[in-house]
Amino acid sequence: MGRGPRWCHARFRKFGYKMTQPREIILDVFSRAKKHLSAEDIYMEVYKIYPGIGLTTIYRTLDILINMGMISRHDFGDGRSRYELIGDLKSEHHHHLVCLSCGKIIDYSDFIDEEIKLFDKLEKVLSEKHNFEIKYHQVGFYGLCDKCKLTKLS
Amino acid sequence: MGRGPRWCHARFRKFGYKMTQPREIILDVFSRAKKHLSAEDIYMEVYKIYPGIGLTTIYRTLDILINMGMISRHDFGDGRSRYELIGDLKSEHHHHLVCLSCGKIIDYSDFIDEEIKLFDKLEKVLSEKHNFEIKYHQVGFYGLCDKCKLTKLS
DNA sequence: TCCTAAATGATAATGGTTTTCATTTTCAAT
DNA sequence: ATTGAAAATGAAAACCATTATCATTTAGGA
Ligand SMILES: [Mn+2]
Ligand SMILES: [Mn+2]
Ligand SMILES: [Zn+2]
Ligand SMILES: [Zn+2]
Repeated sequence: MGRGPRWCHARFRKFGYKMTQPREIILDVFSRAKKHLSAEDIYMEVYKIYPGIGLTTIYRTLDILINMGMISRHDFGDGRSRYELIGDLKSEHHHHLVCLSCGKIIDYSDFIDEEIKLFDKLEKVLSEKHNFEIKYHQVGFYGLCDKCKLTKLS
Repeated sequence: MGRGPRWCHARFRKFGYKMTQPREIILDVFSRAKKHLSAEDIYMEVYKIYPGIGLTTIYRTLDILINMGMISRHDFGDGRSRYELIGDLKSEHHHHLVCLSCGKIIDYSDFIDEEIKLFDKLEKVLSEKHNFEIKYHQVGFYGLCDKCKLTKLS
């Protein structure tokens, strides 16, 4: 994270986009975020220091950031997409634990060696077998978190 | 698949639901489907032999079937949910290859032994480490299918 | 056959996301 | 610094998958 506005400006230009204040602030919100953000989460954060912001701009910027490979979009089944920085920008690649009851999401990236090796191998085997060019993968384990497990004992 | 109406009737009753004609037809559509179906896909199929059907009933039945553990819901990022029969009803557990360009979806269940073993181990390790009760997992590899790979050479 | 709870479907409402379009901003060329 | 064309913005309306309402029908045990 924290490459600063100078670096971002260059990156946007490289993709043919202009660097604007809304875009810079949105990236800043991402970089200081501790969790997965919805479009509205981002809107509300940006609004605090840039009340002129429009929700439309949030969505358009999210599209751009996805195309530039700077954020990833996830759907955890609650009807709204969530976004987070990827790669060396902030968090490293990780998988998810999703609570079906309260929606809590746990990231884990402390993969066991086998997990890393297997996914490398899988991407290779699958792309050859199905003549598929794999860009990325997503893994989610769904169930009940610690708190919701207790609640179920009613 | 193909347990027939008699078996389904019992299964619905066991969960406290009534067996109705719409529900029987919806299950039949699922059992002969060759791919992942959206709510509207199902609606259109059912409509052919039961024109009185309402889209609302499709959605309500999908909820019930999910609760009964007979179908699974997936989100492949195109804005609508897809559903498919689960388990011994038709298809076995499998993972997905999703084309980011045309939306084509490939199921694969010919897991290599290592993959099966790893996921067993992962579910055990993760559920202990995070005190999480894991119900199921989903794995998706995203990229370009064979045809879309060629199209990209423009 | 009867009765009541459950199920249905037409319709309206919801809510996240996208489109439209008139106005503003960026930034490379001057 | 000024200028101007292209890109970006935001208010508002449109979109569209899904859900809620509610009057009517149906399933299935008594
Ligand atoms: Mn995450
Ligand atoms: Mn599948
Ligand atoms: Zn929970
Ligand atoms: Zn494709």
